[in-house]
Amino acid sequence: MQLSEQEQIRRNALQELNKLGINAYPPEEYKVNALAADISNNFHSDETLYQDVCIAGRIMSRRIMGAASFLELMDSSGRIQLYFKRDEICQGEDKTLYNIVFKRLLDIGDIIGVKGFVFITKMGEITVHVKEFTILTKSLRPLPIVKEKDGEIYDAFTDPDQRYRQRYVDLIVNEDVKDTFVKRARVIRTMRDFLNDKGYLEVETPILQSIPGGAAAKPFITHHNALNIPLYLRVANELYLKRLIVGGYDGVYEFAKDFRNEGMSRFHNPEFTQMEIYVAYKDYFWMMEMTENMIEKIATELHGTTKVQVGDNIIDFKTPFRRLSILDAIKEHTGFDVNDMNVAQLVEVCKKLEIETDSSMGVGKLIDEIFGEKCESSFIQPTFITDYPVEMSPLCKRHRDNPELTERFELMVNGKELANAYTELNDPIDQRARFEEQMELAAAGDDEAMLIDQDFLRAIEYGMPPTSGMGIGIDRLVMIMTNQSSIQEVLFFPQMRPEAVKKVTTSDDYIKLGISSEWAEYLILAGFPNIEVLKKTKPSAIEQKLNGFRKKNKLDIAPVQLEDINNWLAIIN
RNA sequence: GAUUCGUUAGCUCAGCUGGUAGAGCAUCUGCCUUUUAAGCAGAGGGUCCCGGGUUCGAGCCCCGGACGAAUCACCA
Repeated sequence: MQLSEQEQIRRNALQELNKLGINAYPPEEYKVNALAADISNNFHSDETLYQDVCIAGRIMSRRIMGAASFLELMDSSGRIQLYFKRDEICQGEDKTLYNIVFKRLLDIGDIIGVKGFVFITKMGEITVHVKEFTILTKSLRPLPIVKEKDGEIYDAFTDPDQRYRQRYVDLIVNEDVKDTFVKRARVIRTMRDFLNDKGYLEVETPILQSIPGGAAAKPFITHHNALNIPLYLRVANELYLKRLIVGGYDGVYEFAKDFRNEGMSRFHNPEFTQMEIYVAYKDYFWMMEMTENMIEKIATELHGTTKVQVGDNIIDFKTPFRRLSILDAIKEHTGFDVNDMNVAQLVEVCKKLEIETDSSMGVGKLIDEIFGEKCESSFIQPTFITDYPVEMSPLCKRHRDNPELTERFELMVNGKELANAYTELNDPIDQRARFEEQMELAAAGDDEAMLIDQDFLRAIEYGMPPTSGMGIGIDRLVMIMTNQSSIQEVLFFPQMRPEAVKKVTTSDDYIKLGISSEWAEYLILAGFPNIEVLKKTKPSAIEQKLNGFRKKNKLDIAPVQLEDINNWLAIIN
């Protein structure tokens, strides 16, 4: 492994610590009695507090001024300044602990624990005056150095590739990132509390499914060896939650990781989280109310207000949200009344609106296409779009006033779908017929049409009470609530292409070829970056170049002989 | 999948029409006992993403590839 200069210096420091009898990775518990943020928050009001404090964290910056030093320590709650004074760290004559251990063997990034008392410096900063410190972990890689003054960030660590691949570094160095994920947890906790307060049961259902149902999407496929069958990672959990409603629970919900084998974008990650809920004896009107109440509560909980800044927009989650049927939405945004139109008429409308169509599209797909192309993005404020055509919604009950439509809503926020809900289809005869229509669509070339799940049909043939169900995209909700424009910012570890493994020739590779270890380490530096170059060069030229390098760098090794080089090349060839 | 942009020191980034690779921070060596993007003086650190090509000469030009970003396509 080729180490950078700074990495090598840190490894050397680790060895020095060991020589001094200091374990840089001690096993014992380190008892902490305060957090940085608590000290910063409370000390001003009562300066008698924290006079015997013990905290631990990572060194984020150091300012050494001879026999005194300031450094910044970061723990899970935030940062606080530490003050080290040589003659207090080292009470006796031996100043090793300060001069050597602290000043030379500690680095930015190391994790230490300190004991001391809190005071306020001349510059007015709350600071821990350290009387004793303990090395808890030596860091062997230099962190990116980010500085800040008057709210301005210098040398920010911003490269998305590195930030996502090395999220741990991102979290250390960019404090806003930590906050986003704390907010994500609060969104989920608020939602869970809201649902538990209503008495609904949190459940878990299979992620590995033999029939991927509940949504129109391409699944990931895997294989179970013992059963010798294909299994799919779920694209949704809808059909399992409904089975539980059949089983007699009044309300069930699940925070579910779902998996879709489709394109990636700043709105799509192959694995993502949805919360799905099903409640018996309710319809989609009831569900709209529940959904808007829940989201209003989340916004208030997180921001103290229903108004949330998202990009250039302020989105107001004050209930009630606007409600609009999809046909009215199309009328409003395109001027076309597509109610009762057949396929030919809809294709005509699409042509006028410059929307591409193909022959596999039915009435429902065409209407969805028009809405998606011309309307969806304009719904910035929360809006329930309702009453979608029946053929796009095979699991949804027909509309009570119009059998061509369904009792379905999607919640649009900031021009994107956030939630999707139905009055669930519980008529087993109709459900079977709808699955069969899906099969026809599949035969016509729709590769996302749903498969028939016979066991699900069996379940609802026993009788599923009238039920309303809703699914809400947690990642997109968190994006909105934390004002992030990319899903990668709200997932700790977004999917990335595997990191390219750099094929680098190292001195070890040369040693393996029988080249003496003392020369192997200099070959790369002397202008032979890989074996191919070595092969192409004449033996005498190699000899001259290496011995020239030896002389120039005053190396304390014997000059290389032409005979040695011929031996190397013999092994290579 | 398409188009555009990017990839140079540990980090953030310069690098003109092709002529021996630069800055700030970080690192190292000194000095400095309340500093705070600490300061002052000095030093070291590079397979310019990879592979070909053109050229006397390529970080820069040409071709191919890897990875990332944005936009589009796909995507309930």
